[in-house]
Amino acid sequence: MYDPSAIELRWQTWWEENGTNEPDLDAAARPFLNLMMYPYPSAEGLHVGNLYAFTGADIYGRFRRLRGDDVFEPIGYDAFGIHSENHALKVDTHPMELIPSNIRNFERMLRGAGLMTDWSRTVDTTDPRYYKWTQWIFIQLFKAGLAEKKEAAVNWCPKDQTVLANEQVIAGLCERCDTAVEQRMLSQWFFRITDYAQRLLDNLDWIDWSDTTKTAQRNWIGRSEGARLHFPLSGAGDGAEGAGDRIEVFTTRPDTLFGATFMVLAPEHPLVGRLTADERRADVEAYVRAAATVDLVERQKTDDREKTGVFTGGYARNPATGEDLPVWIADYVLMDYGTGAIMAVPGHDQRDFDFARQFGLSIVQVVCSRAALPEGADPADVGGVEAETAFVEHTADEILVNSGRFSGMEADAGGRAMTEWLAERGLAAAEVNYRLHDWCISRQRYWGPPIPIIYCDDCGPQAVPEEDLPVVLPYVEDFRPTATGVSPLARDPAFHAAACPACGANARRETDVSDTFLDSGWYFLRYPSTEFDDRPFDPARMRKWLPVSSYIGGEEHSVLHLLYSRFLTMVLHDLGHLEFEEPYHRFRKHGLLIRDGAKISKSRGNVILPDEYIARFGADTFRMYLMFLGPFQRGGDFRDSGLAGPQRFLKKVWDSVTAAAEAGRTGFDDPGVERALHAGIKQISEDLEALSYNTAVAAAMDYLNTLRAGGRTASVDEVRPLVIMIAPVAPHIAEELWVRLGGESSIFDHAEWPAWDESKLVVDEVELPVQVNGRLRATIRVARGAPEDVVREAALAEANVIRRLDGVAIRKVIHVPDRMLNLVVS
RNA sequence: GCCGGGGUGGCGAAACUGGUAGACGCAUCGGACUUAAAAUCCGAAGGGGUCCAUCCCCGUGUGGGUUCGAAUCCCACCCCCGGCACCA
Repeated sequence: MYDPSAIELRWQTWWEENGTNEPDLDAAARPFLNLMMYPYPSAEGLHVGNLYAFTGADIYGRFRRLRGDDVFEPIGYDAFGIHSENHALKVDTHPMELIPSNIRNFERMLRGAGLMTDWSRTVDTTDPRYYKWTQWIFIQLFKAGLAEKKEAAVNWCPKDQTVLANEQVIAGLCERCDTAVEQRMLSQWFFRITDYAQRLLDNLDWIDWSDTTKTAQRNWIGRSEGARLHFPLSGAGDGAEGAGDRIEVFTTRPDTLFGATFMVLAPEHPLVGRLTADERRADVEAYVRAAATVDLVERQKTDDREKTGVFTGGYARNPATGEDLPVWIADYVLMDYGTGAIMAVPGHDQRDFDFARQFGLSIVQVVCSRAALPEGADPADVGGVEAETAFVEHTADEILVNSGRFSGMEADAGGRAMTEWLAERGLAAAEVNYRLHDWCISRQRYWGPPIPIIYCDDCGPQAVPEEDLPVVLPYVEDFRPTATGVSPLARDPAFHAAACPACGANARRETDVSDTFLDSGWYFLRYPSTEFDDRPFDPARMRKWLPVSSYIGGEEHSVLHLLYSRFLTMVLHDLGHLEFEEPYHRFRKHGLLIRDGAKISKSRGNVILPDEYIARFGADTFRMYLMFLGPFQRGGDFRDSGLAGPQRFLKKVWDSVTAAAEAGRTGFDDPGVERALHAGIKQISEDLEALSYNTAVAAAMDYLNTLRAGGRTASVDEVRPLVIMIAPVAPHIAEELWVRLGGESSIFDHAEWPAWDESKLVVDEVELPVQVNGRLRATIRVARGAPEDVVREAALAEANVIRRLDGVAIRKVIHVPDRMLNLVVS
């Protein structure tokens, strides 16, 4: 009798005792680092979503191992960060107590799931042995000029007097006290990821990743080509004319320059003060103040928000038309994209159009689709202000109109010509812009690695000397975020005070900690080197095990984690610490699990507790069901009733294999079974490689059905390959049955993945559909590879075909050998 | 609004390069075993029609198109899910 509870724990213990899952990192001949996204060890324990992902990755690792690779499958814990800290606050327990107990709980659950984890090499980001090197990485970037301090806005709750993470701001309100959140400027550390934007984009062309993930990264990086244009100030405001001042704008459509009728600056733009006319100053200042208190999140979430703005009283000159354009400020122009200023072309930009309508500004048409151009009209005379109320959408084939010497040019060429013409006058330059922002890594929080910087009044910010690392996170009793936006670490005077590494004078330690994404940006580099304390990653081990052979994880990390870790790898490569510049040559995202058609969430009460299912059905059945319920890379719907299928299947496998072992018959006496075996091997091998686990399981079921048809007892040679092939999905039962078939344990060390023989797949006779006018009318059996005349003759003997051909002529015969025959009649 | 992904039986899903739509499984129904039930085994099954056949019609979100032949390719549209969101 198959009893999972009797075998699973036994095999897990056996693996542990025999070091089955601990490859020799130095001796491995075919190293394969099988990476899964390490979890955040929440207090709730292992989520079924984690297990879904891990199981999918584990199956691939076990498959590779059975095919001869030395698979290293480590795991770790992403245990720093705001999630842990908030939870600690909520349950009023210090994270230094909470996290270790969460990790122990996770480990217990993970062990029960039958993963091929190497438990001798785990990583915990909160371990000083780990974050010593997180700090070391910060210092490398700092020394390379890639870490810099600048002012940036943070979410600020005026009631709680604290900085909030974006996740803590719900619809513009503080999640704890429902107070409207403000923006506040704080000095923060940034990594200059934008310096790497183009390279991060270019490498996407050759790395082997899911397309959806690549697309997400491309969109996130958001490259746009255009030009930077200069608009000289006309001095109508404060007499700046002649001072050489100008407003710089970035535009992707320099061809629409003739249609620019006003300009808009972001409220925070540095030129606002000097442009503002005295009589406008009160209004402008009021607007700037109001804009600063409008929460950014709110600003972005609201649909169709009415445009607001005020006129500064200042003007700038359109370099193409020579006209003076009024300069406005409005919060729809963002300071952190482009130059924080735009030329407004209301005739051809929806936002500018809305703004112009709101404030009665003029609207000029300067591009026109070629098709809409009146016959014989001069493009220089078309368009203009008469189109005052019309917003003209961009189309494919458009030309410039009403644009002086550029009229009649194709829009694209016009843009280039216009940029060139302006460039000659020092008024423009082609430019590429990215939506990507520099990476803010400062957190005014407690639960993270302290940023290893010391501030000296004389020497400025100094890196903590590498020999002094780690800067240990001290135990601080009151770890709540502070009233001032200063990190809780500032409360610890012993921590805060430090000597300047350069001059020895009294100095202050940085009290902010770093972003969790910095921890997770390099964890995979640490796995092969966990025993070394004098280096973050051992060069020989790196050469052998990295880049990561296969990375499987959730789509929710498509941009941040995957982009940051690519960036760090590139930087470490450029600084000579790594020999490769892309960390994951192959990445596949897994889908999302839902339950009974609904998203899984605590509030819905449809959470799946993996522990309970494993206790009830066994890990093998649970794993198999998770993989069978839908395509792994797309996710699927978890229904309790579905577990019955894999459960029955494994029982049947057990019965068939034990019966075969008892009977002891060898060889193949049924060509049908042998053919089914080879077909199964082919299908399962190809499906596992493609992570198409649901169809692989189906193919295994199919083969077992053939094997058992008519109640026959299978031979040992017929069942052995099946045991090996289900091993990646159901490792415990496979180990057990492998022994019963006389194999030496572990199956993962001693079994060889079966090979299929194409010649065994061919059949002598094929079933061939016969169509008349493309509709199925009969099915005939013919010899494989039968020529057209033979097939045709057989088809014409079918009663149903004869009936269809009565009184009509065959006009055409389409014959695809071994696939189909189609008779086209008139 | 933009960018992805998807829409196929009662349900989860398969379907190679356009070539017998619905593999595999769940639930269901019928039968066997059983005092009975569970479990197990065998069998049926997309919908409809009918002269009950080895037949016919309809059928992969909707409408059109290409083709001897379309779930698959093209055009237009509808709906669902996820992400981003005033990015100039």
